[in-house]
Parts: sequence; C-alpha cells; structure tokens
Amino acid sequence: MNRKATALDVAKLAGVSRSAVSLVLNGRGDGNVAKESQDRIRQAAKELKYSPNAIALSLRNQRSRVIGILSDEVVVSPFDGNIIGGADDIARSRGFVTVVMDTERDTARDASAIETLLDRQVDGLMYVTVGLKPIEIPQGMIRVPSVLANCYDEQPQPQLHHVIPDEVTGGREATEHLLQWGHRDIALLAGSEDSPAAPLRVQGYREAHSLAGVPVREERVFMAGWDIDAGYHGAMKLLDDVSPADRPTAIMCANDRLAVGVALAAARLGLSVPRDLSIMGYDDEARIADTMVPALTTMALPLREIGRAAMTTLLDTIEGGEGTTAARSMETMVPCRLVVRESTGPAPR
Amino acid sequence: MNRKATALDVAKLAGVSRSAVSLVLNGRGDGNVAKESQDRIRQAAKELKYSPNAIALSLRNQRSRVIGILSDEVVVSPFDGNIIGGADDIARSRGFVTVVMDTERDTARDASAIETLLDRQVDGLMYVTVGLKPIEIPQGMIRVPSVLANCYDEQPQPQLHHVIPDEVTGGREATEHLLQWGHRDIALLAGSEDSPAAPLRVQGYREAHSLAGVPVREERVFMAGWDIDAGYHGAMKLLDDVSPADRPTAIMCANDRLAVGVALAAARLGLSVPRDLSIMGYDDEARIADTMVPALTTMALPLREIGRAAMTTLLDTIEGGEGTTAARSMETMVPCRLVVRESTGPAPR
DNA sequence: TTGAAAGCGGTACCAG
DNA sequence: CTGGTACCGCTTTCAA
Repeated sequence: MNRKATALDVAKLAGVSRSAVSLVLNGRGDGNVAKESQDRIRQAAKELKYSPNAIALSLRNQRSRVIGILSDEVVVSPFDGNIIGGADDIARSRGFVTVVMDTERDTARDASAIETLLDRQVDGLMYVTVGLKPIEIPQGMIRVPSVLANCYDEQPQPQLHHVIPDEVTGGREATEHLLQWGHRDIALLAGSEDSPAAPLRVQGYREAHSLAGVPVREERVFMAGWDIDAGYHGAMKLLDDVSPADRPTAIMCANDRLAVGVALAAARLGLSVPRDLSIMGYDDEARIADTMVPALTTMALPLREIGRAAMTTLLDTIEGGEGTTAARSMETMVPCRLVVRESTGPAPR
Repeated sequence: MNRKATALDVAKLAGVSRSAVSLVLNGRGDGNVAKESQDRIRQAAKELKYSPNAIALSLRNQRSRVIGILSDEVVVSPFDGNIIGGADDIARSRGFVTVVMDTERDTARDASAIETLLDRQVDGLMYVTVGLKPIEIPQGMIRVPSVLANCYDEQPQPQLHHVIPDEVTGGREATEHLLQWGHRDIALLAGSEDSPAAPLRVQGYREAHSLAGVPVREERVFMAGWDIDAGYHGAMKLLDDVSPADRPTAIMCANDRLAVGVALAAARLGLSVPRDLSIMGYDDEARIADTMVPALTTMALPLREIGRAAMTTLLDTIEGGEGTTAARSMETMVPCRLVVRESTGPAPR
C-alpha cells in the first residue's frame, strides 16, 4: 500500500518546483514554464501515475466538484434508481461526481447525512425520493445550492427548485388511450391517499372523461393500495360474479403491480386480455410491465429525465451566476410517456 | 450562504488557542486544558454550531472514515439495494460513512470511479453487484482494504475477501420443502446460464433429490430466463394440454418473477394454487413475493446480511491489525432463508 | 496549562 | 521563466 505520488514527487523527478508542476498540469504552463520543463513534468507525472489529491484540492479551492445525492429510499427500495442514473449522467458530463447517501426512509437521518455531506464540501445537494411526495426541507440544504427531484417543498413560500412528473397529464393521456379504443366504462384502481400522485392521476382520469363527454361512474374509482394483492382483490370486486354487461371493459391501474394483480384475477376468471378486458398500468416498471403476458400498456414515469433535469438546473445555478436563482421558476414538470403494448385493445362488443 | 464556523472562530470566541479547541473537542482536554477553558470552548462550539471540516481532517489524518461502495447497477436497477443498506448499517454503527457510486453496468467506468474514490482518501472499498457474479478486480482496489459483496474474483489466487449467498444449500432446502409436502415430480425453471447462481441452484435441487432417493427427470429442468414471460411460457410447456397424471405437481422457480409467470399460466389453465400445483419462488423480492395471490413461498436471499458481513470484515481489517489479513479465509457464505407462505402445499392426490 | 509552529497536498501570488 | 511562500482547516508536538 505505497502511497500515491504527490506533486512534490513529480517536481523532484522532473527537477523543477511544485509550482511549475501545478501550472503545467493545469494547462497554464505556456508563457510561464519553459517548453522543455513542461515536457519533463508531463513525462514525470505519467511515470509516477500522478493524479492530484482531491482532498487537498477541495481544501484549497473551497469546492469539491462533488454533488451529494440524498435519497429517502431509492437505493434500498425495490424501485429502480433511474432518477439517480439520469442525474449522474449529467453530473459526469459536466465534470462533477455524485455520491449517494440513502437514509432508508428515516428522516431523522436526513440532517446528519446532510451535515456529513456539507462537511465534505459538496458543491450542491439533491434530494430524491422514490415516489412523488412532499418533504420538509432539512435545514442544511439551504446553505448550499440544492434541488429536489420527485419531491417538493410544501411551504407556502418554497425555497428550492423541484422537478416532478406531470401526473395529471399522465392520468389524462392514459385514460384517453382507453377512451380511443372505445371503452366507455373504465374502472380506476387509484393507489392510496398516502401518495400525492394518486389524486393527481385521478384528476387526469376525470379530465379525460369530461373532455370526451363521458360521465364518470363514481363507484368505479377507488383507492386500492399499490400492490399485487390490492389489484387482485380490486379486480375481483369489479369482475367476479358480474354479468358481462355490468363489467367495466377496461381497468386502469395507478401502477404496474396493481395491473399484475388485475391480470391474475382476470386469468382466474377466464377473462382474456385484452379481448374481454383491457388493462392499463402506470410507471412502466422495468422487468414487470415489459415482461408481463400480455405485455402491459402503461404510462411511463420519466425518471431518467427527472434526474437529468434536476441535475441540470442544479449545476446551472452552481456554475452560472448565483444571482439569477430567484428569477427562474421553482418548478419543472416533466411529461410522462405512453407506452402501448398488448394489454389494451378495442372495447368488447 | 455564510461559511461554516472553523476551529479558529471557536477559539476566538472562547478566548483560547486553536490547539486548545482541538484537544477539548476530541476528548483529550482533561489534564491539558483548564476545566474552565474547557467549558468556555464547549459553550462556544455549541453557539457557533461548530463541526470540524471533514476535508481538512482527512488531509491531516490521511484517513477519512469514508467507505466507498462501488455498485454495478444496484442503485439503478429495479432490484432492492439491501446489501448496501446492510453495509451502511454496520458502517454507521462504527462511525464510518458510506458513499455509493453506480456505474450502471459499464465496467469501463469502474477504474475511474475507484480513482475518484481513492483520490478522496476513502479508507476502504466495497464492490457490490445485483446478482451473484464473477468480476475482474479493478486495479485500484488492491491499493486499499477492499471487499466483494455478492461477487467474487475468478482468479486462481483471489486477492480479496468476498461474501456471497449459499446458493447450493438454498436450492437444496427449497427443493426439500417441496419434497416434504410429498411432491415427487418437481419441475425446475432454472434461470439462465449467464448467471452463476442458476447452476448452483440446480445443483441444490439435484442434491435434495438424491438425498431423498427421488430420481431427477431431466426433461423437467430447463433454463428459462429470469422474467415473467419466461415463467409463463415455461409453465405452459409443462402444463398446457397435458393430462393431470403427466403434470409436475410443483414448479420450483429460480426467482420470484418466474413464479409470477407460472402463477399467471396456472390461472389461465384453471389450475388452483396450491391445490393443483405448488409454486416455489426464489429471492423473496420485496413487494412481489409477499403480495402475490396466493403469497409466494420462496427462498429469501440474505442481502442485508451479506452487506453487513462484508462491511464487518472490511472494517475489521481497516481498524484491526492489517497483518492478519492473509490469515483469514477469503470467503464467507451466508445461508438463504426459507419463507413459507401460501403458494406451496401438499401434493395432489 | 497554554500557545506557537509544522505539516497534510495543493494552488497562486510575488519576488528574483 | 522560476522557486519561495502563504494559505485552506485541522491535529500534534514542543517550548514557554
């Protein structure tokens, strides 16, 4: 475990001073250091595999080119981390690195995680959550440029820019897809109240109906939870022992797991999808929606784009003038994307 | 964005020198600093919310109390990150913090990520993968204490300790559970060759059979992939249009998604689970196995434990004597855990 | 019991 | 064009 080469080692090997090494390796050699020395320095650096100590750099420059990403449970939960992936894409392309800390849903850990990150001189902070949700901004976040991804500040006077999916439009377009297939009786398994995404998707569902002049039957929309069993039991309630005329011809689900449950129920009841029943998912969960049989038509959450957009605005405020911050809008909405597969089709009859 | 208080600020406020501040705040005040000064210092520190600059500390001490976690795709994939969660538990409890970098399956990024981490003086490195897999150790990892979680070095002379699940025993015990229910014709959907876990689970399946004196019917085990559709089509091959007498009475799957596909196929064929067919999963994927209808009996992967064990051995070598490294075994196997739910039951007839 | 000074690895300014 | 030096924030040794 021999220690890494330092600038001094390079200087000695090249027979120059540390300052010269610094200048040359930072591209400010021309006009300051003799061409010949420059070559020797570069040569020596290569030989010793020299790369500057980032710690020393941070201390000196008071900035680290590190962005701290704080996650509520993105890492540890069984949901994909494409928000972080997208954020990282952008960060790397702009010469920053990201480090992730996951608090496993324990908000008591937020403050200390942020303190840790701040103590390490991160240049910016991003808070990212698995599902859309309001959060209380941890104190430390306002001391450094910060951004929220998939979550937002509930305060009347929000302090931080946030990037979230456009759930209302998502819900509307999903419903419109079904409407276009001729469905007029579309049930909605709407997730549960604990998530702000649920009512927004319901709102979209209503908007689509009213735009199309189709009345919403209130008994067809209900909060069902988010998991397979909820979808299963919800579908059973809707379909089991009901005459074909009284059945909804399509079930729209607030996520893909619910849709899996619905498909399972339909199968047990001998209903063919999409011939007898169309099923619509939401989220486009990797390895679920695309591999179901039949593959699930769904409304894809733009996770990657959310991460990219959030990181872009963050880096813009870090690198651009800080002064403009107040001028920009505090919210970015990213559209969801309809993915048509095989679980939806024309309304029966 | 007023800068954080430094030790000097505290010293000034308390009317002492920086050194005194340092001593007191590090618990070495007694016998060196007057009781009264100590109180003033602590008071001042609290007042200014002083916490030492971790960057300066790292530079000074040549160690950072940070462990870098390099993930192939744990963060970004739709599989849960409990290995990282478990590792983080241990690290925090021992006064370390972890930072995660995910390379999104791009091994070309390994080296640079490690370089970044090393430049930031991480005290140790952990490489973690989503599924069990052999990896090529990135150069930089041997320059600092390191450990592998859920992956291993293929070299004849492995350099790094690794922690992996005991897949053979897992496969065996899963099969034994089915055997105990009286099943004698157990099909196996075995994942695919590209994962080293698949053949190990198959081996366990064979061992259980031979231990029980039940012959394995070779046409009943086949590589099927890992996703819902693979499970569906595999099950259809096994069950559709076959007389009850020729059907396997149980299907064991190499993961839970396959089991979902099998359940779907069974439902379409009018087969009741577990009355007509028992289904066994593997992995105990959160929000899949536990929420299926019926809930999936499965062999849980000890992800959390793997992370904890890996971090424990890593920190032991960092904090304990470095000399003992060579003496310890290079492999830790963590047992899987059978989770009995409702998808398995007595063999029909 | 206290404070001054050196040094961790860099960068940047300033004489020479 | 070059080398010396101060400084980033902290710990630790050493003299007073």
